Amino acid sequence: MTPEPGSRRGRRNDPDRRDRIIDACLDVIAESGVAGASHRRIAEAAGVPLGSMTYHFAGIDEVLREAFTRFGTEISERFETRMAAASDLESAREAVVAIILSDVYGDPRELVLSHELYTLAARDPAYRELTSAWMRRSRDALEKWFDPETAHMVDAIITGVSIHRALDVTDRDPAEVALAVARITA
Amino acid sequence: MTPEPGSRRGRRNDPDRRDRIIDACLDVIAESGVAGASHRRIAEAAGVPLGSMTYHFAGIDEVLREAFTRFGTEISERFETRMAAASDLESAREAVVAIILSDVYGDPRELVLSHELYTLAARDPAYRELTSAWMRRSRDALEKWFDPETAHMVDAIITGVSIHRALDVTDRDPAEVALAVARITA
Amino acid sequence: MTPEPGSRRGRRNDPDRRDRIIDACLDVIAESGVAGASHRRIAEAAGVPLGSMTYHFAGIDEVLREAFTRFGTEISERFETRMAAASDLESAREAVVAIILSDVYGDPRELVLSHELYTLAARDPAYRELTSAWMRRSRDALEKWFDPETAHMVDAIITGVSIHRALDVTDRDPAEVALAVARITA
Amino acid sequence: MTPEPGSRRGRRNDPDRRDRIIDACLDVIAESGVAGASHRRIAEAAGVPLGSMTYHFAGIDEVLREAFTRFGTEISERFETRMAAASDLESAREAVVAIILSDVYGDPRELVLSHELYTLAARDPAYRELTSAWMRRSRDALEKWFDPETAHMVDAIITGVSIHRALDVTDRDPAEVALAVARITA
DNA sequence: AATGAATGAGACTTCATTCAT
DNA sequence: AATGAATGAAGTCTCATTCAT
Repeated sequence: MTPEPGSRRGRRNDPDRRDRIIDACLDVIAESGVAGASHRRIAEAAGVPLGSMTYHFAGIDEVLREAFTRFGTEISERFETRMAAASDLESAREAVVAIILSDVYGDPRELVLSHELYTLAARDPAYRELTSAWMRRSRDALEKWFDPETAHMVDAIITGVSIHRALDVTDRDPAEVALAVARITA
Repeated sequence: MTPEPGSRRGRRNDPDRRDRIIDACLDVIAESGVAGASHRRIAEAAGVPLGSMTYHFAGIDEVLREAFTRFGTEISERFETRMAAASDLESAREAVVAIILSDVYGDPRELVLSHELYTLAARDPAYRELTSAWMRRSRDALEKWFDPETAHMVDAIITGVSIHRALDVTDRDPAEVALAVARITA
Repeated sequence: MTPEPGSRRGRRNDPDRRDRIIDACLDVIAESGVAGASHRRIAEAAGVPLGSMTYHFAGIDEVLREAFTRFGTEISERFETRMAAASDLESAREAVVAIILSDVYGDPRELVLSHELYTLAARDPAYRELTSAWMRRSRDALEKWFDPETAHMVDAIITGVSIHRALDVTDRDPAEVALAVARITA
Repeated sequence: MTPEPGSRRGRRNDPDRRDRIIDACLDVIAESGVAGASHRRIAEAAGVPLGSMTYHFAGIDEVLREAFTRFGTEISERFETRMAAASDLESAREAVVAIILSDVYGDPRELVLSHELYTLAARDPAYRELTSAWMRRSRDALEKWFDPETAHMVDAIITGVSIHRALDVTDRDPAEVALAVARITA
């Protein structure tokens, strides 16, 4: 049923708009960085009028915060799916390797967005809540297969190896990743 | 008679000015991020007039690039000093732990600057040259004590553990760091 | 109640603002040249805030282009009016003389603006479109009284004589203009 | 003889420098317009240090004035050469046609520089001295073959036809030029 | 409810000129 | 005599946000 115009429910005529703005914000950040994520650019990417931005969000900070919240959630969900699909300790180790080689390293968008978030978190405690929650979910997923202490370390090695593979122009042997995971989970 | 620095007459010859601007740039980035590192703010932090910025540097990008080049060099030197001071395998492991606990984690400035650089490198190949060189020097220093493959992994665990300790609000047991280093170098 | 123009409340709706900026731009060019036609100066001449300039126009080039488009149109219209008012060949010749003596030569603003446009057109094909259209309209108006080849020549003599009278400090006999027109239309 | 260093004549160690700056200035204007003719750009084009500019010239205006003085002289000399080479009335007419078709129309550099000068002259009486002198010399050269009044008109038709050919994208029949010259000298 | 017009702040950069050397 | 370091003014443009409609 189409809500009658003028009724209280009439406001819902574009319920996805807020969502689209958040997605567009992530696209813009992936493309041009947090520094390039302006109202104008996000509005254009989302296909909404400029005035929509400050109507739906209190300010640019709110848009950013929600965008990174969504990003963290998406990453965590994929992480959990991968770990949940493991059937034994060995396949859990392989899942970890796959996360490093396929997810972070394989996807420039995720690489860039992760680092933009890390940078915000390094300065701003509010964003540290986001990274903390993200890490918490990763560890929980890992603890299905590893003891808590090891889960911590596995999560750290995922981050460290991913960054080194991404930000070092030297070619690295993929087999090394498996070895690192084997050692840290020994 | 040497004119007092800062006096009107002293202004004309200031051979360290370029250096001071680069240092000031790092201070501003540490304080306000790359996004906040404007000509105006850097000039003010360095105590030089705005026009000096574009006299000494072709553009803001050149300032940033030189600042991060200096930052990478400084970090690498401290890293090398720490590793060179080790006397045997065990003290080398302890040096690695100290790097994680004292250097990156212990110094908010370094934490923030590292992430700002990572973020630039994630997007821009030119900055990847910097991170590559930085990683190359770290590995070289580690290879005095560890085989090349292990050196790679140690470098990765340094990065990963540092980030996790910095960006996770949950308290972590410092002993865990030593354990992670022990495992990865087993 | 209509808010008084210029009042704080009146500012919000000012549908003529774009037009006023274009007119102000022509004034500034006439006064200070294309080189002096800056956002600041045009904004001040139009009585609008600086930020208005880039809100209404994509850049200073767009302001210039629209200003000269308007100028060309205005000149052409006056030209056409003069030629349309002629009643026979002789009065057409007199109209041409009047254009030279009264319009271009008689009006410093038009003289300056014409040359600024010529200079842009000499370098930039986009502005050549403007001068071409302007010449096309002049020729069309002349062809009501002269054959096409002669119309071409009349238009050229208008330009040439006007420039010579304007840029030569030597006094010239106005009768010479009539003679030149007579010869070229012989 | 090499002047002794320190002697009054020692200043002459680069006597062409001033000349080279003036030539470079014309090159820069031809390339980027009067608006683009800055100290820096001219110095670079001339291969002299920036400080040379204000050492040899009181200011940018002096550079411009001297550059256009030289330009006017060069153009006049070529004009005079062409007219002096004519042997009778008919070949004088042909020389005029050649000036239009080959010199102004055929050389984008001259076209651009002429218009830059006209534009300055339209606004500034000081530059009108230059254009006046230029026109005086042209007329003098023409008066070898034409009566003073006709010389005036010929000079005007040269200017007018040249501009129309240069600033109109429509193709024009070269024969028209000869016809215009024939009529105006009838 | 929703939006586009509007604006002041501030971004990077170029410039002519001054001045100590 | 000659020059490169230096600077304040001003250039174009982008931005987050406000507000009348």
